[in-house]
Amino acid sequence: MPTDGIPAPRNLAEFEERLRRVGGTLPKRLKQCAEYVAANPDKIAFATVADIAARAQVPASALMRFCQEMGFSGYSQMQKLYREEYSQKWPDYTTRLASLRNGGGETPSGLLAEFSEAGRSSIENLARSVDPELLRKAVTVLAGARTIHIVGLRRTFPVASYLAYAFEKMSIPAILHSGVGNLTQHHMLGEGDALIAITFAPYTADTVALAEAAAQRGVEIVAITDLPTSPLAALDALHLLVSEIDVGNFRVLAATMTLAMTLSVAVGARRRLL
Amino acid sequence: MPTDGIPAPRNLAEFEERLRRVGGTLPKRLKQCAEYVAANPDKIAFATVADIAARAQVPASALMRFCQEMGFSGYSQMQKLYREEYSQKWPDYTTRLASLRNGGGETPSGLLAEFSEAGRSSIENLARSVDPELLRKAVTVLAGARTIHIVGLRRTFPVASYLAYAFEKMSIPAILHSGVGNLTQHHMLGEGDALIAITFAPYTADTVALAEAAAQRGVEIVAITDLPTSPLAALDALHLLVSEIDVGNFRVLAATMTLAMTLSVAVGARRRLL
DNA sequence: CCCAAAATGGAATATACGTTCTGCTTACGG
DNA sequence: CCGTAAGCAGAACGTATATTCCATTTTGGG
Repeated sequence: MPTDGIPAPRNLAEFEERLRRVGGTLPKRLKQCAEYVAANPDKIAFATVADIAARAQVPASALMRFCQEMGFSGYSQMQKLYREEYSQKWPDYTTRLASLRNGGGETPSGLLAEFSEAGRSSIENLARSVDPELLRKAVTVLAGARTIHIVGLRRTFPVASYLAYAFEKMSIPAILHSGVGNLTQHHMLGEGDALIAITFAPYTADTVALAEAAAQRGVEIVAITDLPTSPLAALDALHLLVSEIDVGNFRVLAATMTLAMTLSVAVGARRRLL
Repeated sequence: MPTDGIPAPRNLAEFEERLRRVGGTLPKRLKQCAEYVAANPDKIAFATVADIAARAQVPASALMRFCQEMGFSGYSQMQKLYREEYSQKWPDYTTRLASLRNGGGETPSGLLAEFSEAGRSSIENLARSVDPELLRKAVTVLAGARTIHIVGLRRTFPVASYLAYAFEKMSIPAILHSGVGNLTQHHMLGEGDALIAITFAPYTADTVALAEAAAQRGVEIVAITDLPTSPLAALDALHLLVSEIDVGNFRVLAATMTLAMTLSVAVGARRRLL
């Protein structure tokens, strides 16, 4: 416990402020600690006490005293601060919503709040995780295609139908493979076409089958999927990964829709330039 | 040590590539590990074995076997890979989004940033603006309906199809009025049914027509729309208002999808209690 | 249907790490 | 120049964590 009544800093900014204020008044070794910590915030998140201490050229115990002097219970608590800052926390909805679901006694507006939060962070995560280069390539492929085929069944069908609508509006030739009437339309896939395949675990067989047929016919494939282990991985498709949250068996589609929208508008813009 | 001669991956990309190749052939528990790891790379950098294992719903030993199967000596070595990757990214992760945004609407990732922002604020706005009491009433109406009819055409069709999928999965009798084949299905609307009508300005005539037919037959209506002045206002429907942002002529459907999801899950929960 | 091989879960073990304690050194005031 | 208090380093400790081992279950082939 801290000998003096100084409380632990709540966030990084508060801590750095404190560092700045008291930094000058510390004894030699502790000042070394302060300087190293201030100069290498990124290292703190990962490294161990011994590691940091060695780099700052102080014994481990000095670093411990430093942490306690700053109001933390110890090194671990200080490190937690840095880790939180580092990975902006994306709360664990899978477990949270599971309990909520079992509890059952939730009000509709409570649910709305939960789903809003889930959708919001899904979208934020999407913006952070999508590889810009991959996205650019996907747009290039689609913009160069003669006809864009779209397949997404069951829970991804809303996304597929959205893409179809968007392309139609921009007068870009696109075909939505909806599976209506159980018609297979493999023969429509031709050289120079591209396919957008959307599928999440458990992967719909028909979607995978269509993608495989497309690959055989030399159709380029852009896959919107959740994991790099999806069956589409076997084909050499461009993989745009979206990690989204399931509630029960329902996928929050907010991020996927956002990605679909981006794709369609970007393709539209690129086509107009050609 | 790795029992087979597979060498440890040198970097994250190489590892993810390996995940993709062998991911499908792994036994159940190990596949669970593979999927969790692939979907939550950010967690790996910080969390402990026990932590990750719990989240992936496997015993710790399974996770260890997974790491070794992938060529690592153990969990620690795998974690090191993720930490290295992350410490490279760190300095600019905060500035990345900003630069994406400033990069402007020309590049695909610039667009993604814009749409993400649009979706995010639409959802936030939704959570604030929807009247809880109205939402509760809508759920009550839908939960009490014999059959739920759903209509949403053109750009709202993705939402309508999403609702249809959700209800079907929960074995709640629902009919999606898709307009396929230009068939009108007004005669299916009967006493004790309810209709979810989704339409935004400019209001699709067929949607409004169906809603009017429904009103005449004593079907209760839940309207998802953008303005209180919509044509559906004339009928005494419950109006759930969603103000969403248009980018170009494309409506970001993130908020509407979120609302749809809330409705379906809430109705499902309520029905189960009845 | 049975047997062998693979997979699995949990307990047991080893290790790494944070934290504390103690004896020694340095700085400072009288 | 001495005495006291603060600073310090390294060893010692206990805990948290990774890793291994083994008994049991499951899977797949003959």
